[in-house]
Order: sequence, then structure tokens, then C-alpha cells
Amino acid sequence: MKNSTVFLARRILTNVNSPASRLRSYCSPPSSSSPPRNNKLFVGGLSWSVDERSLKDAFSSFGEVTEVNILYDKDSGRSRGFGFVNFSKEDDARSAKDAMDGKALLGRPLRISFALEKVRGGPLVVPRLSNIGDVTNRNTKLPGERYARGLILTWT
DNA sequence: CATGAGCGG
Repeated sequence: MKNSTVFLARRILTNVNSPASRLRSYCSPPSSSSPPRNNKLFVGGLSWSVDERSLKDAFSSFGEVTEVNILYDKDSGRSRGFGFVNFSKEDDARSAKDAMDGKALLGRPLRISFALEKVRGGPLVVPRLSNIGDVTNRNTKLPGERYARGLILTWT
């Protein structure tokens, strides 16, 4: 049993460096300095009154939009202020990002970037180091806070 | 009523 474990580990280790590796990392891909080349845009800064319909209308002039998702708060039902817009062609996604990033929709400027690749069945490790030193792990709401949910801190 | 960083199901 130990042998098979070692064997598996060796296989994984050798496959990691193989260009044909189909392994998907929990961490950000190495040398991810260049933006991810996918067709999915992360759209933040959404006004809480923007729904998926109007969001798709705002982006479908740049190409075929195959999927639009806005995330809503489970309890309040209010928009969480961000969503995802998927284009069929990544060229259209790029032009939409370039044209719409910073542009106001319903009074609030959009913040658009390429969506991070989410690993299926695994956590999404965000390459961001804010919140360190301010780690909270609670589900209670403090005075002045609107969102106070447990925070799982990961880093790259 | 309220308002604002971030990457989900």
C-alpha cells in the first residue's frame, strides 16, 4: 500500500512537469502574470438593481453571450454585486472587457477582469493578499457591517 | 432606508 502511494506520488510528480499534464492545480498556475485567456469575464461593481437580463443586454453587442450569472445573497436575496459573463469567443470577451471596464452601468462603474479558473471540486485560490492581518472567522454581524461571514483564508 | 470589496453553482 505504501508502495502504491509512493508510486502514485512519483507519477504525479513526473506528470506535473510534463506539458501534456492534465493535472489541475489548486493554486494559481505558475507564471500567471499574463491574464487568463478564457471567454469568461468577472464583472464586479454591479448595481444591486442590475439583473442578469440587463447585464446580458449590456454585453451582447460585443458578441454572442452564452451565459450570464449574477450571484445573489442567499438570505437577503439582494445581488452580491458581481457576476460572470461568458462569451463564445474570447476575442469578443476581450473587446467587451476593454470597452466596458470602468464604464458605468445604472450609475455605477463596472470592474471587469477575466474570470479566474475555478478548479472543479476544489477551492478557488485567489491571488490576493489583502485581509491578512484582519482575519475574521465569524458569522455574526458587527455594528456597521453588512456582511460578516466566515472567512476562509487561502493564499498563493 | 441603507451601498460597495471581490471570483460562484
